[in-house]
Amino acid sequence: MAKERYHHGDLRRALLDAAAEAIAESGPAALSLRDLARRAGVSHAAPTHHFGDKPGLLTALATEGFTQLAAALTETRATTGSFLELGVAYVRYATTHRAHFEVMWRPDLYHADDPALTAARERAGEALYAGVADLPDGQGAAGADVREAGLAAWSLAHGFATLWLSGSLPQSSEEPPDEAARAVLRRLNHGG
Amino acid sequence: MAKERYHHGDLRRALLDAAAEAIAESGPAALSLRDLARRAGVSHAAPTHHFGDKPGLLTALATEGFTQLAAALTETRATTGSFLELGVAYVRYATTHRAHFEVMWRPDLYHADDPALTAARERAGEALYAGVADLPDGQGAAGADVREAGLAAWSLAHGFATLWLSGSLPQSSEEPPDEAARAVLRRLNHGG
DNA sequence: TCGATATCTTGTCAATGGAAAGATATGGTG
DNA sequence: CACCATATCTTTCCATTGACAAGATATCGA
Repeated sequence: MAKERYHHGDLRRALLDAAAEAIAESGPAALSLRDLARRAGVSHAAPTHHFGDKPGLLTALATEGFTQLAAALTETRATTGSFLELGVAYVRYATTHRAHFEVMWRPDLYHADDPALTAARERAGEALYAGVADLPDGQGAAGADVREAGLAAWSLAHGFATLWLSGSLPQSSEEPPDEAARAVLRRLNHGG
Repeated sequence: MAKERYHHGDLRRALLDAAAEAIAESGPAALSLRDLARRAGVSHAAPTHHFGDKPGLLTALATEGFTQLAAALTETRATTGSFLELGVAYVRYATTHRAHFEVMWRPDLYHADDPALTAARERAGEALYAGVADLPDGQGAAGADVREAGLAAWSLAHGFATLWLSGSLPQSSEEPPDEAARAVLRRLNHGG
C-alpha cells in the first residue's frame, strides 16, 4: 500500500483510476500508457503485465463501466419503479462517469469479444429492458413492442447523454444534465 | 492529376478521402497521417502543408461533415416538409458517412474553435431547428417549446445513429438503419 | 524571363506501444 | 524455516508516429 515499494499494492486499480481521470480530462484519444505509469509511479512497462496492451486496459475500463451502469439501472428500477427515472439514471451515469461511458461505446478501442466485457454488457442491456417491460399494457409495452419501446427510450437517453458530453448542447452549463434529460424524456410516448 | 508527378494535383481532397476511408475501416483512433500519405503516394510530411497537424485534418473533415449534414437536412425539409423525415435523414447521413459523423462529435480530436468549423456547425444546427419550427401549434412546437422539442428529436435521432454505428443494436444487420429509425422516431410526441 | 510563392521531399527528433529479458517480492509446500 | 514457483515490476531495445526544419521542385504573376 505504501509508496516506494517494489510492489505497488494495487497497481491495477490505480491504473484504472488514472485512466478514468486522464480520459475525463483529455478524451480517450490522448490516453498514454506511459503517462498512466508515471501517474502511478511505476515503470512504463508495468501496465502491460496487468492489461496486456492498451486495448486491454480499455477493455477493463469498459467492463467496469457496464457493470456500474447495470447496477445503477437496477437500483433505480427497484427504488423508483419509474420508466422515466430509468432514462434519467442512464444520463446521470453517463455524465458522472464520463470516462467509462465514452469508452464503453467505442468498441474499436478495446477487445469487444472479451468474455467478461460481453457478459457485463448483456447485464446492462437486461437491466435496461427489464425497466421497459415493467410498463403496463396499453402504454405500448406489450409483447414484441417492448423491444421498440426500449430502443426508443435507450436512443433518447443515449443521444442526450452523448450530445451533452460532446459539449454540443448550449445549455450544458446552465442546468444539471439529468434534470434537463427528464424534460426531454417526458416527450416520449408511454413515458411515466 | 496524373500520378508520379511532383505536384499531386489535389492532394488535399485525396487525403480527406483517404482519411474517411481509413476511419470507416478502423475508427478515428487508429488514423495515421503517415498512412494517409502512403495511400496518396506522397511523402510523410506532405499532409502537414495542407492541414498543419493531425487535428487540423480532422477539423477539415468535421467541417465537411457539418456542411454535408446541413445540406441533407435542408434538402429533406424542402422536399418532404416532414418533421419525422428530418430525423430519418439525420440517421441516414450518419450511417452513410460514418467517418465524417464520428469525427464531428469528438471535439477533442480537432480544433473546435476553428471559424469555418463553427460556422458549418451552426448552419447544421439551424437546418435542424428550422424543421422543428415548421411544426404547427398544438403539437407542442410553440415559442420556447421549440427548443425542447428540437432537443428531444435531435437526441433521439443522434442516439439511434450512434448506437447503430457502435454496433450496439442487435438488429443492425437485418434492417436498413433509416427504416428502423423511422419506427423509433414515431414514438416521439408531436411527430409526423 | 524571372522572381515570389505554393507544393512536396528529405532528414531529424522526442514520445509512444510493445516485446524481451532480467530483478525483486510474494506465497505455497516441504 | 528453507526453498522454489509464480506474480509483479524494471530495464533495455525497436518500429512507428507526429511534428519540425531545411531544401528541392513546380506553378503563377509581373
